Amino acid sequence: MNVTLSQIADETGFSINTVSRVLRGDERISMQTSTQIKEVAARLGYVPNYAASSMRSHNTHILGVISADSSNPFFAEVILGVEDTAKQYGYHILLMNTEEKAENECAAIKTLQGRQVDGIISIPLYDEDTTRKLYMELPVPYIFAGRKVRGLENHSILHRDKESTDQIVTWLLENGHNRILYITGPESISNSLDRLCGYVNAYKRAGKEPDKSLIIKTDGHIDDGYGTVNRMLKLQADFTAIVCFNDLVAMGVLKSLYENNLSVPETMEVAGCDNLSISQYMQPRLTTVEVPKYRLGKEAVLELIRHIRNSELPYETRNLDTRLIFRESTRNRPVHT
Amino acid sequence: MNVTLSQIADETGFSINTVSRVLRGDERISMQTSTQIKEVAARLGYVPNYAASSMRSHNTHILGVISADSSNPFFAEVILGVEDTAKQYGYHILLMNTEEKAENECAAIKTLQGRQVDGIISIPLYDEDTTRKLYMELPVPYIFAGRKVRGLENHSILHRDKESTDQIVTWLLENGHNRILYITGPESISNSLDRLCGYVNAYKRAGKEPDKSLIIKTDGHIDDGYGTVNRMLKLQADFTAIVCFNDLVAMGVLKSLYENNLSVPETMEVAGCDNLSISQYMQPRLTTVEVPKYRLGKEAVLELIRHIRNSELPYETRNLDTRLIFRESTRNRPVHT
DNA sequence: CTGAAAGCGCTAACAT
DNA sequence: ATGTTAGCGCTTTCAG
Repeated sequence: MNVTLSQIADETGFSINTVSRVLRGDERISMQTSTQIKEVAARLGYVPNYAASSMRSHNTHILGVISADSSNPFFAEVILGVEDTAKQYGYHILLMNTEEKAENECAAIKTLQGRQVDGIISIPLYDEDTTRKLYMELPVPYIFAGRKVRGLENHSILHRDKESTDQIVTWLLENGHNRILYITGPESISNSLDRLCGYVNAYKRAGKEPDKSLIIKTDGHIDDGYGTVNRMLKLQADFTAIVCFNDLVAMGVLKSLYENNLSVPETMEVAGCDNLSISQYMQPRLTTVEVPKYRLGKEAVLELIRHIRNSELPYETRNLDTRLIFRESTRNRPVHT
Repeated sequence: MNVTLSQIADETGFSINTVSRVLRGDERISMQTSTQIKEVAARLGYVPNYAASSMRSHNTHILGVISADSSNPFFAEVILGVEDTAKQYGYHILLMNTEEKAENECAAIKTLQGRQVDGIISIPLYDEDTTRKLYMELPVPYIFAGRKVRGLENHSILHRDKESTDQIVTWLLENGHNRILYITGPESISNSLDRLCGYVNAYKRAGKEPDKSLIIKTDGHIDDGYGTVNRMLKLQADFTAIVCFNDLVAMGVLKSLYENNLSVPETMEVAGCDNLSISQYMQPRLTTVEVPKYRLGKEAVLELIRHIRNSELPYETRNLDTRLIFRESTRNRPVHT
């Protein structure tokens, strides 16, 4: 069995309470007592029992994390930001993966609630009645990292999905492209909706109408990029540039173009989104949107802790800044004045 | 506040105890009582308080997971296997990242112990006195997934690192290569040691001596592959094939070779290890070693649960099978007879 | 099949 | 600066 406070109390002659105070770092304790107790605790190899502590104090110092898609390195980096920051503030991480399935997300929310987590950081689906209801009834604070839930937008920290896709498409339109293929992500998540919206907006602002046959709906995985381009080329579809939902899709796209002897960027320009670390090693290096992944995780935790400490604090949608990174998969780059 | 057993007891007229039994699925309860209690529990939205339960029952149904390097998608897939399997058996996952630092691993072990986890799955460093001591004194079962700790080898589930690197190097030697560059991983982990050993063994069995100047020690990241090949080419080092510690390194290697106008596999053959999902999208598609990542996570959990249920069970090193996958980054492939 | 009582290890609240 | 008391929500043990 593990060493308990009462054993240390016995050993030192002080009361359990005093021992507890010392080990929690309470100030009003004499130096002598404090050092003695700490010494004995260390000698016996005391490790605090969080379960007992949390039962009494009503906080577990555990943050629940609901992640979406483990096959995308994007989320690994977000979670690293979450974990580092949480640790810094004395919180630990209970992790659940949903693989973008509503039922998994429901189960995760309930489980985390049962575990009495102090707060939840989630990468949620956009418009599911079941999960929305669970979030709304959650007795603890929650933050959505990088995504929105319909009706609960103020709980989100986002990264200007619409604007960045709009920018890259606008850039391509300005560079003479008229027929830009857009490969979407899953319709179930807000990023897909927002980014697609950016694509459409860019066309409209340029006074043009996007061709719906150039908008291809996919799940946003690497093989979707590969398969989509293969198919479109076989159909002899007419397009001169490809904007991808994310970098993974772009990687599949580049592969297909290479195999079909279409040179990038000379005959086809390609852009992704996310700026994964592998993207600068693709051939050619990928032009993409830098999304602050680690920082997103970090800010989500900071915001969450703020709400844990002050339950009155109103929720407010926030946006992190992104920026376009021009590499070799596009021809020109903007002149910075 | 959350709904408690006592509220359900009040509502139904039964004792707390009976309610507890029903909700835990105890058999010896009348159908009628059972259904009634379950109904009320559902109506009130009861969620069990794991902290309270675990305090009394001395098990938390939490598994601690100590992961190593979040920048490598390899681990994401292992952890997915862990999480899925754990969930299936009613366990949840407390995740900690070490980023391959001994002090982080120490802190993680202690923290998980404090959280009273029922067992630990770790991706550890190989030879650290501090962590080894902590593992040895752990009051709960633990399994090392895909790696060894010196002196605690029997706690590991491995994947024949030595043999698979030996195989690929042997294959290259048989195909006329004499000077094969080997780019290692970090010396602090057992995989690097074992795989390097496989490289040396292959040479010896072929009656040759490996040239030490062709063994380059790195941290096993993508930029190490890129930087190493750039450097070796600048030094005009003499080699005709490259075997990489892992697929990430190989990706960097391919990039450097491309930029230096060395065609793969015609003038330089390249092999990786891990078979990440992105590896078949590299240019050219990467020849590599399939390591059963998801399965590794799964088996680690199964083995761990076996030890949780039976603390007498002896530990025994296990090995999962791997196999070579020949793709486009090597010229020939073995004839299967 | 069901209930009463005790207690897991800790902390909050009050006392001195 | 330290001690006493009570109790968090649940499960275990013993009783019936």
